Amino acid sequence: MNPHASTNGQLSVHTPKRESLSHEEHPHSHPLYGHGVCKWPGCEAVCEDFQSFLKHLNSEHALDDRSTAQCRVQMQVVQQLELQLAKDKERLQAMMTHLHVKSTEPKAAPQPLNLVSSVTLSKSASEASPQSLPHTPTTPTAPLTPVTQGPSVITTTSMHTVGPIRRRYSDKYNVPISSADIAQNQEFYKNAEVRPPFTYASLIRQAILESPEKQLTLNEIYNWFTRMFAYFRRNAATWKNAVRHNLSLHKCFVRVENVKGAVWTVDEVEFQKRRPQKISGNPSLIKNMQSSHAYCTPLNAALQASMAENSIPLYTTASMGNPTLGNLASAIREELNGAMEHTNSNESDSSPGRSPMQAVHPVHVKEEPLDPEEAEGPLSLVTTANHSPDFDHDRDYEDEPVNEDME
DNA sequence: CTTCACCTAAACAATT
DNA sequence: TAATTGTTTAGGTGAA
Repeated sequence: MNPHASTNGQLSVHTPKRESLSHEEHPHSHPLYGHGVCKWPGCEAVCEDFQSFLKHLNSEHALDDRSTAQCRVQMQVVQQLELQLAKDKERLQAMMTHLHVKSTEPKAAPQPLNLVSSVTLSKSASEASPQSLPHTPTTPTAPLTPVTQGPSVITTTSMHTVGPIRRRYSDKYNVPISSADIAQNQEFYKNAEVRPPFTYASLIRQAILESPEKQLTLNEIYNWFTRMFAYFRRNAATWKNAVRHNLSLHKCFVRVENVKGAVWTVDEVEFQKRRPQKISGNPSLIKNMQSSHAYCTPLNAALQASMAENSIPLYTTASMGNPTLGNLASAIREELNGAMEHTNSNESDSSPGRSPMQAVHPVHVKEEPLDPEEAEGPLSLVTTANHSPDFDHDRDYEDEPVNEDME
């Protein structure tokens, strides 16, 4: 796995003091430093030597709201990876059992190792009161303290809060998965029925902007949704209605008559106008991450952000299968950073130059009776083979009978 | 408590 | 005529 996933590493970073300590222990090695680059999620700052790295670490990644939030994201990334690993190990075990031991032991090896612990933890965590969040990122002072105390604080609590692990393939949880593995990241939303942490407006805009001509027909937008997000392969009637609704409602979406009929374009100016409002609410992103159950949404955004960092080179290749997620992620990353900035320095501006992605607003995460047995949800990227990434776009995934999220 | 941004549902008109 | 596309209205949630 990736070394960054080390919770310890992350946490240690949070405390400048500890930082120096670990430094002493490991003279010139640091999980967050490699190849002359800061490996802090989303940083990648070039640091000629270890000293400058430490300097950079302490100045740029000090114990503040942003770092704290990023740390949480990283924790979730790790957790998801562990879950994934546990699943795959189980699968591997089953495969081996099947091939070697054959029928003898029908039950493969439900012993996902210690990883299981993480699973159980999350499960119980999700069941636990989701508001045992001690820190309030919004208040740099308070939150920091606990963090400094050690991993336990952040880990446990945030894990609980984040409790994303009840990754049922329900449509209501924005359970990101993440990974340092870029490929997987990009494929995540495509394969996992996880609700993307973006508003419809943002998604629509993204879809349109991604098109060569910056314009799409309604149907093309639909296709983009289903192509990019497994989540939107269900309950089509619902989200399609929402898409249309958004197109009509927001002034930032302009309908243009075209040969093909009519296409939708984005009025960036209008879209930007909306941002200031959201920006003001940005700080909430951080807060959300730990205060309400809505946290998972923004967290996802953050997660995406972190993933984006890693995938930048990938999604920049327009030729790639789906640079979209990357873009989304990067956009969100900016959003996240922006939010952070705003948190520290309020009234900056309506930042027109910043990414327009308004992912801050969570797509409501409705509480869903979590289902412990987490079924064999498609969570597993590998497992989701049933959702062929290259499914027929023209074939809409109309409401499947399976809409357990409908009360 | 109010406002705001979002989401979902649904009615209905216009097009295809 | 049926399906699709657009427009509107209404109700509900959560955050500020």
